[in-house]
Amino acid sequence: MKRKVTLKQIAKELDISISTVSKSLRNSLEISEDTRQKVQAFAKLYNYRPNNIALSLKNKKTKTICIIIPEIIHHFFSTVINGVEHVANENGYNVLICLSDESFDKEVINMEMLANGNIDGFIISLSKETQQKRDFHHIIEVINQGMPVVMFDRITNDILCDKVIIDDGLAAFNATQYLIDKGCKNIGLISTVDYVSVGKLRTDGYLKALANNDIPVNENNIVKVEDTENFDAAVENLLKSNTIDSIFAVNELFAVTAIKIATKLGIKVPEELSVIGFTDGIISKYSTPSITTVSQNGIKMGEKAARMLIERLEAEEEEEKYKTEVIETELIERDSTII
Amino acid sequence: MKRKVTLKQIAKELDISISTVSKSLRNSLEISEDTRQKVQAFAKLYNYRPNNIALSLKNKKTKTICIIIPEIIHHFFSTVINGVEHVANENGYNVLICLSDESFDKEVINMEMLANGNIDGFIISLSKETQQKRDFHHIIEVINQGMPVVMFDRITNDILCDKVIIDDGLAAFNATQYLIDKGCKNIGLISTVDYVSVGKLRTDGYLKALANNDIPVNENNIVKVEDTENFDAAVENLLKSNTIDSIFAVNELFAVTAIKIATKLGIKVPEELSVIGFTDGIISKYSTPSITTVSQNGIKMGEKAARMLIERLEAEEEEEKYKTEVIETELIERDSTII
DNA sequence: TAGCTTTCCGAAAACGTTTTCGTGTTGAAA
DNA sequence: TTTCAACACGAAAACGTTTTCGGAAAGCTA
Repeated sequence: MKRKVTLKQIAKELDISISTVSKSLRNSLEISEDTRQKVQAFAKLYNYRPNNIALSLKNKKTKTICIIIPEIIHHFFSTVINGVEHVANENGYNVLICLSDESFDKEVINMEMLANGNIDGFIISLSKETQQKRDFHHIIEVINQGMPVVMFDRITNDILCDKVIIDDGLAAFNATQYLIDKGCKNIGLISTVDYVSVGKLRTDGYLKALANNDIPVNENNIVKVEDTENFDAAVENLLKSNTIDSIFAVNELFAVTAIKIATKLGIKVPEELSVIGFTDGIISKYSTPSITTVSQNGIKMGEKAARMLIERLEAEEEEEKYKTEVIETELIERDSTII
Repeated sequence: MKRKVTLKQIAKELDISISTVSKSLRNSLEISEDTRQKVQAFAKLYNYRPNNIALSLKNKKTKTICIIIPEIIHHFFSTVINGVEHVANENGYNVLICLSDESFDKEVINMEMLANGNIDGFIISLSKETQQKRDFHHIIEVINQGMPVVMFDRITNDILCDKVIIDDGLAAFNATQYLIDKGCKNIGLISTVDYVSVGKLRTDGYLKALANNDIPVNENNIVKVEDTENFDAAVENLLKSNTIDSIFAVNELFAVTAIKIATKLGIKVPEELSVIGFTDGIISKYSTPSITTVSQNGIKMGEKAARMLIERLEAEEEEEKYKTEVIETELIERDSTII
């Protein structure tokens, strides 16, 4: 087993100085053709690779960015990762992926760990718990230390930084309006509790669409999911107790569950119940029936976020203005809504 | 904005030496109570955190491990990640996640990038392309440099290292036998091309079960999926041209697709067609009907892999014997098979 | 007071790079 | 022969730590 070889070892072996070795490998003109070739041949033979850690320490940058996401199970986040990786790799950056598991503590630990020199910047979507506690000290601290942060999707207005979002309200409005246009009169909503920022915004969009069409809000048509415990029961209750003709769900897990329970109850989708979800993930695509849904275009979001972060990293002077980019959404029509 | 503070700055500010600062912060007995308190107070005020990069360079270890997976869309890999993170965090290790996107090049780039000092060890499941090319030089090189590698799930026998697998052959055998026990006589198989190691093994298990029950192999009942292009057509063909009463699919995507196409063709699942998948992911759980499947217990695999890696990292003398751990599987009965 | 042990602190090396600056050698011009 | 530029290379600093070792001052014993 040949261990990693260093400049020092090469220098000793060839009986020249470390500087000469370094310069030879970087093709400096200071070094004679002769020496250069000798060093390069030797380095190649021993498969020399510069130590990234040493480089990072010296350059004070790591060419690495980190994306923190709450959950990998939401396909949307996977697509964002793909977008980030794409742009990052194009620009010579490495991408680390961290999972917060929707936990505030894990989010804090991950950030503090990596903020001390391991990476150059963060791209983050807040965990549920963080949004609930509204405790953002870890993020603010990182920003104050001069490390750029880009937030996406689940953001907060309490922090000043670059952001990439979709217009959740508008998208929900459009989805609801779509149902109304199809003739639905009694539209159910399955949403998250209000502290999840996107859940709240999507709920607002739903309400606005109803108001716009002079449809009175029926509180019994609305389910806000706190935990997964009695989730099924709540949805079953919603389907049983009301004569709703359609459902707007704020994510695909809710949508597919609604369909499953409806099917169990003998309610035909889409004939008797139209369902629209949010996020174009694999579940929506492979469910039977496949689910009409709002596509968030995670790839674009990821690409945009990465681009904003890298721009800030490579900017000469510090740009003080923070930007918020809005990515447009799209309604993908499938088989869970009547035609 | 207060930038990161270093030992040097603290030393200068308090007019003492760097060593004294360092020792004070580490509660060395060499330093007087007085000085220690003063330094610690100052450090706290300025929120001093040691620079990880410097520490890594000094200690020649990073307390970070990397898991490379081919795809995040397979829920199985997400569960493995969870297992790895669990054990790693327990032992004070950080986890980086890298995606190879089933690409040989991305796998090589990721490994070479991180192998130069960024991490202490790898946990990896091979990409499709790597398995096809049978080119493992990047992994062998890393191992030769003294960096431990643990392979899981998609492994190769061409490399000597620790491995964590399931008994793919046995699991497939059992799944097939299950169908036979239920009275199925004409069992279809949807598998990957043979170069994907687990696809081959699972196919072998299927064949062995047939042989064991004196059921002749019908080549027309077997579909080997090369790409997703004409995947649907091939499955549709399988369902149309034959009178198969059941299907064993080597992953959940294949299983759910089979169900979708069957439903489209008016074939009732499970009444007219039983389907068993592989991997207990969200698709299997949320599909309608939910899918009977072989559970691989990704969590356990991840935990085991992490434990093996960390053990090797922290071993005093180099253990020369490599181990291969086999994780037991389990058949989860759901609604896609007849009772 | 001489010699010894504590107590407390600083200098310096080490990790692996890159880069600036200095220096010795060579060859040519005068 | 002297002078000077060009060439080829090395020493050292810097990045931020930790740790070993040495040393000064103070307190103690005899």
